Amino acid sequence: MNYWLVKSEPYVFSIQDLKRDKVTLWDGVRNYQARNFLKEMKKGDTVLYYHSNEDPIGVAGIATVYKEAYPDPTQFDKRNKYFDPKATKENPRWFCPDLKFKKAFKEIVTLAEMRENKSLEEMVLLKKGSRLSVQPVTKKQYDSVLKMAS
DNA sequence: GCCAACGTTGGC
DNA sequence: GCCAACGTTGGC
Repeated sequence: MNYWLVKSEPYVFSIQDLKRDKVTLWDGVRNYQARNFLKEMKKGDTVLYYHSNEDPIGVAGIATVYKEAYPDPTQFDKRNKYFDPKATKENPRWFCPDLKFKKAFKEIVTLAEMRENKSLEEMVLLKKGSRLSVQPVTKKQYDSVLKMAS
């Protein structure tokens, strides 16, 4: 079982939205590195759910991989903002897994708190200039975040 | 709202 | 294949 972190702007789709919907397709990722991580996700993997941009910034809860990555339908939809004219059904470019709600933290584990935690030094999220919206997380890092949340 | 960091595009 | 221009991300 592997651990990941996905970013979302809460006014677009928050952990509370995921709680309400229970399962959602993680569509709209248009970065190759992030896409490759999405494709590596296996059913049952654990995903830290990160709220970006909006205060409080940080990990807001946990999701799990419910369905492994399949072609992202938004790439084929001309009216969708994520439409990609270079993608075809025969040769899709973008993929999305389904994520399932697991838990919303009572209090968000903030970015500032995480920066102060020595054991998270190596976390991709905290590396300078990291804008990756889908990232691998080690078990140790996952455990540390969970501990901070409790 | 600002801006640094980064990714992508496209002319050459 | 280089690189300038441009667009986006995301913390502050």
